[in-house]
Amino acid sequence: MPELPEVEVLVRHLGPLLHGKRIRAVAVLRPKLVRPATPDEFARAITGRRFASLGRRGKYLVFTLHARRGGPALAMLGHLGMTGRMQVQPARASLPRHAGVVFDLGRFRLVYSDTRYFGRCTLDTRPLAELGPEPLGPEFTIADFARRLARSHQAIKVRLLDQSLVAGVGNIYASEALFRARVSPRLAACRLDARRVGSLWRSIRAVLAEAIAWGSTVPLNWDGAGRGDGVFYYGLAPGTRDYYEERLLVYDRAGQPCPRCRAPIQRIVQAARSTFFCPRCQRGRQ
DNA sequence: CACCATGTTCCTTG
DNA sequence: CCAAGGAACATGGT
Repeated sequence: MPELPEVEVLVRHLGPLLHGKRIRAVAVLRPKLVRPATPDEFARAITGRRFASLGRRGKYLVFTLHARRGGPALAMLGHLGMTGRMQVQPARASLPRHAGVVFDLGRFRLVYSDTRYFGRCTLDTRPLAELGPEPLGPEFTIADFARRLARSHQAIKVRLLDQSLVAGVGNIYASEALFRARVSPRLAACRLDARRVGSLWRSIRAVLAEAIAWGSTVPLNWDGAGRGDGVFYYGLAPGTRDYYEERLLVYDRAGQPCPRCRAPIQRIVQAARSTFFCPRCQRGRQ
């Protein structure tokens, strides 16, 4: 499900639902998801605690759990991998097919499900230390972005997927940001001039901010039933098809006309991932 | 059967 | 030590 905007919208949705709720029990149906802790250690550490707050860092959900009898508060990380979902549902509803971790909240429960089980739900917060700046925060500056890019000979599209450069940009929004900035995905990072760096910096922020705004207003089903259950890459929430047609400009649009110049959008493979771009609007190293 | 998929991590090679 | 590339992880859709 997730790149930064999808996680952000999910966090805004879940936060109020979880606030103050006590975790009565935890069922780990997929032990792999809570590594490196064992399911037992995981459950023991959080059972009985209440949710204090929910935040986001890059593509990670950061749950803060209240302290237990004078002890320290505890942070729990959620990462949705490619296909992870999180939802709050009535305790008597049927569990989603690939439920991995279930938090019993009394009348409700928080369910983490994931068809491919690439995600994580863990007390190990070390991954946060590896992340680069939040692209929408004040610590993401053009100067620092430029310095980091200047050190790399890797293609700029591949660089953008490195979470230590900027946190939260994934395969979809990397293509979208480069298209918006009119920068070729194949251009070596160190060869972007100052103008392009500035343009890309602004485009990353704009693309992410617009996606958050869109996902916040569009009707989404959070029960995990429909196709629009918090996923808005493909804009499949009911009644939003028209709007969706204009949302992602190049991603998954190989062969379709570029919305700016009508040249066919091209798909290439970089670092084993698809990249979509307009070979005419995004020049340099074709 | 083939190929593709929103992400991260680990291993190998240079 | 670092950079870069590729496979692996597991399941489903087309």
